Amino acid sequence: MLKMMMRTNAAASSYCSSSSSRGMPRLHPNSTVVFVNNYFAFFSRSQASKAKNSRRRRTQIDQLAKDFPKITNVEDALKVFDRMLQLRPLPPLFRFTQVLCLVARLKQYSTVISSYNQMAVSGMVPDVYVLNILINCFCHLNQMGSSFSVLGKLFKLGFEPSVSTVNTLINGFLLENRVVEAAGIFNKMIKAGNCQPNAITFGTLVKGLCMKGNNGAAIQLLRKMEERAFKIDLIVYNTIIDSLCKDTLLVDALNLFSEMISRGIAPDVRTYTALIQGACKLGKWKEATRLLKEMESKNIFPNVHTFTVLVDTLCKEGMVVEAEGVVEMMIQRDMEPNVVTYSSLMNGYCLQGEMDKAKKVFELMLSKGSMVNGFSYAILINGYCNQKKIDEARMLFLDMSRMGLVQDNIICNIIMDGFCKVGRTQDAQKVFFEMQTSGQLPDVITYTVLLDGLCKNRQLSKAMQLFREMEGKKLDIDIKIYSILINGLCIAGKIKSARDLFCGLSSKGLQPDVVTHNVMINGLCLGGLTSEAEELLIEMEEKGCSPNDRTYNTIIRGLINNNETSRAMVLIRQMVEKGFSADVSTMELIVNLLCKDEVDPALLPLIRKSL
DNA sequence: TTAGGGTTAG
Repeated sequence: MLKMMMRTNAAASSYCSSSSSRGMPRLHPNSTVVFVNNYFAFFSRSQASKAKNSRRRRTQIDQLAKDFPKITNVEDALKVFDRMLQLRPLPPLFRFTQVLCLVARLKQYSTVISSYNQMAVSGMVPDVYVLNILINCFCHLNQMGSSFSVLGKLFKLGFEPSVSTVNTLINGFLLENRVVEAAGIFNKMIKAGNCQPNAITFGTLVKGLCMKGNNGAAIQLLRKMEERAFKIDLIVYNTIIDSLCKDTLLVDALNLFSEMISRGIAPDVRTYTALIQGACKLGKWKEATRLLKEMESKNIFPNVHTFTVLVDTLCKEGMVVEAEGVVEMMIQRDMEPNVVTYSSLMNGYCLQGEMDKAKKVFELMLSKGSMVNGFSYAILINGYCNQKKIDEARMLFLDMSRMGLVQDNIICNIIMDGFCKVGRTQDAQKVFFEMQTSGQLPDVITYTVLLDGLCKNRQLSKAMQLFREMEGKKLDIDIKIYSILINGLCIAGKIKSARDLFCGLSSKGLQPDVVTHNVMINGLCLGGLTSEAEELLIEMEEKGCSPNDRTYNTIIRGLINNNETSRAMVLIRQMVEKGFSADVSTMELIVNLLCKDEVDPALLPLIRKSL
């Protein structure tokens, strides 16, 4: 044994001899005893040193890992990642996986991918966990092609996809609204049999259906899960309850809530937050208060999300003072309002046209460090655009790039709309072209905004050119877009073309809605075709499309402008009977008629009522 | 150490 050890040690010695820095002993040439003694002394020191190094490395990794839960930003995560990458030997793969998870949770998907690439360069071979994380990142970046490339690598490395892999891919397709492909993978999963769906699979599918606004199908899936004796968990219930509440189907949501409780599933703060939002959206403040009290009685306490829902809905109902009260209450409760809370309050001020107060909230957010995000900018820019303060909006729009924030389609659409509202269609078109040159694809709303702007600014030929482009790109041209175009044609005096387009809608499989009728009625009145406008009013009702206050105001104005006062009076009577009233411009025309004594005195009480 | 649920903008 000793000989064996000596042989091994001699081999070790010859290997180590090249490195004087590692404390290799100097051997006495004539003394085997000295050699052996020295060598054993070296051996034990070397082993001790190795053990010490290993311990130090483990301590370093453990120390780094201990800080993982404290990491809340990507910079700190990457610092740890880089330090780990410098250690030799490298820390185990799962430690790197932990960091990748942290970065993925911060939604920094591209960073996860580049970090993985660094790991690969360092020679690390991924396992199924790492590959799943990578697939998930590509899914969230809407790069399903790359997700499938990673899946290919997974197979190539001899792994089998886990249920997490399949769930991630299903979610990826759903994030891209590709429900058919998501269902396809789900069906393959069931057929193949080697990977059975779990609660997360169903949860993912339920979410996908809710995202498509298909609450009915989501509930059907829930029932199928029951039939298969599959345990339905809180997340599935919360997903559907939230979706129902967002669609203001509070009664259905409360029924599902009762069902959930009767099955022994306890609600959490998310369940109550969803229900409170549903109640607030319907203006049922008493119900919202009841729910708040109920949750607190169950020791479920409202959090930042809950209060933010209150702030947002109060603001949208014009109750900004009450929303301010909620924010103050949060601060009193030592609950720090977040970017969404402040942005919602800012939106409230914008909706009231109180831009100075909105800007103050924005500045407060800026003073709190990196609190503003793309949403905050969008809200403020939109506020300025609606007030026709385009220069302030433009400054903020330009500021976004400096802040490193992405000017996404929504922001571009807002600023384009703002430019159009003040007649600066060239600036709107510039944004439209810049979007495309930077590789950002305009969506159907971008086209709609520009089309509307061009139409309202009497640039019909450019509008028509854009419309052809939309057709060429096979965009989903819906009735709203046709209404814009019909309105554009009418404004440009091309009533016959507008009428042809209107009449041809059914052949395109489209049903004119109340807006389409209103713009056509307006066009007919502008063209002096008031009888035809009145016929269209009757026809729309016959076809089940109820006229609204805009319809009546439009046609009454049209009749007065065409000196058809008595017919206008008949429609004023009809409008009042239906519970609608005159708007400012109609009122102005009626007052003019009154001044000229052109109104039958018998109609005066009625007119007063309509005003 | 991986996968599903809540709050803000067009």
